[in-house]
Amino acid sequence: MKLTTKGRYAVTAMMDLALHQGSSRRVTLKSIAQHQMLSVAYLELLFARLKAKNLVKGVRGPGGGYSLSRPADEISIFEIISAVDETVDITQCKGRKDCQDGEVCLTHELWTDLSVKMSDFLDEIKLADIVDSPRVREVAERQSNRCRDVQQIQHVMFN
Amino acid sequence: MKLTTKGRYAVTAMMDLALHQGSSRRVTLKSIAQHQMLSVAYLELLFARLKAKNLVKGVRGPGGGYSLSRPADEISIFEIISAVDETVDITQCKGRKDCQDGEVCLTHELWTDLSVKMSDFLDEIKLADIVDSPRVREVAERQSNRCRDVQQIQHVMFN
DNA sequence: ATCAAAACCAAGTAAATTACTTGGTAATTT
DNA sequence: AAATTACCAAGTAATTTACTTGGTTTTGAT
Repeated sequence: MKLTTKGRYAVTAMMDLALHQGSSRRVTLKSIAQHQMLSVAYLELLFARLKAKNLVKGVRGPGGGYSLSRPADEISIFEIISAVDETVDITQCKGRKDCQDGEVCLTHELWTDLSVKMSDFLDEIKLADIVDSPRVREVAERQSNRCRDVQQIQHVMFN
Repeated sequence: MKLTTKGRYAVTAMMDLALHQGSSRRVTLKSIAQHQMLSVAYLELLFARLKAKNLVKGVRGPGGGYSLSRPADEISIFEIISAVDETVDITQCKGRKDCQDGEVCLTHELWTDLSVKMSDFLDEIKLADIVDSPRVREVAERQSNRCRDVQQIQHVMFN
């Protein structure tokens, strides 16, 4: 269990998809990149992993973009994070499960216990749990309006 | 809330202290370094932060070392992790709490909600909770014997 | 048919963080 | 006095993060 900005980007991007899920419109990496202040290419790498773990599906061409490949209440935060942050190294005593004369070392076990607790915790929190609160829906409404406005302005200014 | 190998090193090192707390013996960075396969100097940096947050106290000179500055049931995992991993950046809209026309951006809020949940979870897990299980005590017993053996062997071999 | 918008792909680079190294000083026990 | 330990600073190598460039494929719209 590891948790860095990479995992955060993935989770917030997935939130973006979940929020736009109802309107049957796909979400482009471009829009996420603008929203999150990231480059499209970097998001592409993250979404390649999300896709490999079957969390999103992409559609090419104009009007294309990404959407969740499963309902938001069936996707856990843990799945998202572990898709991109890939549960690394665990401990020093890597491949061989035994260190110090055939016994699993103590700190290894203790950390693993804790790590499992954290994973279980985040595996019980689904994307829908975070996105479905009424307050959030309200904000989302306002945001998406504002977002459209911003995009129109940008379109006028830069195209 | 961030969680990397740095946090893991800190937590496992604190477990080491907690396990040796009863025997009134201090734990040297050297022994932790050997146990965790890390350099002493790197541990020094971590312990400087743990000390700054008043989680450990150090005693100099021969027979010196580190010990917990509070009982293990009053030190949470969250405290340890945030002492060394220092809760970074949060989101793109850093200092100014408002982005997109005076409104807090949605993904920012959602991630913060989740982050708080994780922090609360790890703040309720105390060092003692992990170290005090009977199984662990048993393993610790064996380990500390084995550890002593290893140290004796190393002493004979290298000194 | 052509064009533009999007996903998809590969390979390299800059920046940041992680982990280490070196070379010390200060306190404390034996 | 000597050895052992914490404590400190500054630099470096390795890894990871985030980006850049330059493509290709697919697909909807004109």
